[in-house]
Amino acid sequence: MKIETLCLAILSFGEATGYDIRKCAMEGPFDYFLECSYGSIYPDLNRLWQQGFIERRKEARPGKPSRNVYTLNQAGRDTLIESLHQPLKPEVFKSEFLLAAMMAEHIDPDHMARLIDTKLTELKHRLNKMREARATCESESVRWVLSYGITIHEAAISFLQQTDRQSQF
Amino acid sequence: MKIETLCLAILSFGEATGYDIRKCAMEGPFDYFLECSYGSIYPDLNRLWQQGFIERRKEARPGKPSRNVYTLNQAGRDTLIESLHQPLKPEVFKSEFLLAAMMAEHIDPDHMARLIDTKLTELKHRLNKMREARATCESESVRWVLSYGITIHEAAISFLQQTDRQSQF
DNA sequence: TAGGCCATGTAACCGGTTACATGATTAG
DNA sequence: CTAATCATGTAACCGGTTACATGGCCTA
Repeated sequence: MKIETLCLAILSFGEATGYDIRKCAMEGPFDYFLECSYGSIYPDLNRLWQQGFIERRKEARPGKPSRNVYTLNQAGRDTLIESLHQPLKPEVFKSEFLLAAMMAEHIDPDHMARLIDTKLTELKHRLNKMREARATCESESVRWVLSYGITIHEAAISFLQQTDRQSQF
Repeated sequence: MKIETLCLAILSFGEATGYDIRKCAMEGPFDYFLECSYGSIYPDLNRLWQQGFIERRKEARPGKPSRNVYTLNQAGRDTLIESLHQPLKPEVFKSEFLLAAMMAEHIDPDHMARLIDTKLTELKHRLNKMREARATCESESVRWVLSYGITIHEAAISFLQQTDRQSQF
């Protein structure tokens, strides 16, 4: 996924700074299917601004670091929509956890149990975040995406818990 | 995930060529959480061989292209197990599909319906592959991983089908 | 007063993909 | 006769991360 598209998408929900975008993508309820870092966001925002897809407003806030607030304009909105209509890149899912699990016979059972516990904690944490977000979310499509994530996470959690109870590893 | 580890992991199930490894990772029932390409596999296998983690046997097969068959040795087995005991990299999941879905209000409903259909086909296809693989699989831990994948895919499929029926988009 | 949060940005680096080069066999 | 499969390998490229530089405010 292009970071540019990601920025445009997040900006389509309202103005934001580079810092906001990173936070939204990496710490918000969508962090499980979005990825980015400052090193790509800031240069991309600059490029998008120079090319006229987003507006920039400099906010000097006495006592706090000043910030660049970006807003999507019509050109950006059009590009975003166009890029969403183009063939989507296949989803990417890479899991060292599952790779390790495939080798479970070769590794220490205690370690495997710990891996599963860690994964469970992670999944539950994210599940809670998504449930909270859904409860207060206005947009129907965003709620749908959250429901999708919740469904997947619930399925994964109950599967792992079953394994845990049967201490299959 | 390091391609090196991936190669060692696949070799732990038996000898293989670079070609085999790529096929297993990219077209087998595990393709949904593994990623690699020739451009990384061949150089990595060479490195692993030079460093003494795997054995190489040249097989000249008259009429067919000759091939390098690699086998895991003890050093490789040890490294693999060690790397599985090290803290795992967080799972990576990137989805343009979900990003598009988040924007569903801005895009043409027909298009969204098509995206969901495509995703459904893809998921069902993979689900079948995993079910078949599980039916004939010997290793318990591999069966567990397949069951995990099957569970997730079933959850995703039934969620998407529900959306389809209600034609929510 | 130490650490965390807000906030922006750059340069070096790197892992991995893409595309290309090569070539025989087999299936449709 | 064409396309797909088997099979190996390299070089160029690229998107993105990591690490660094900077600095003030607020909280524990």
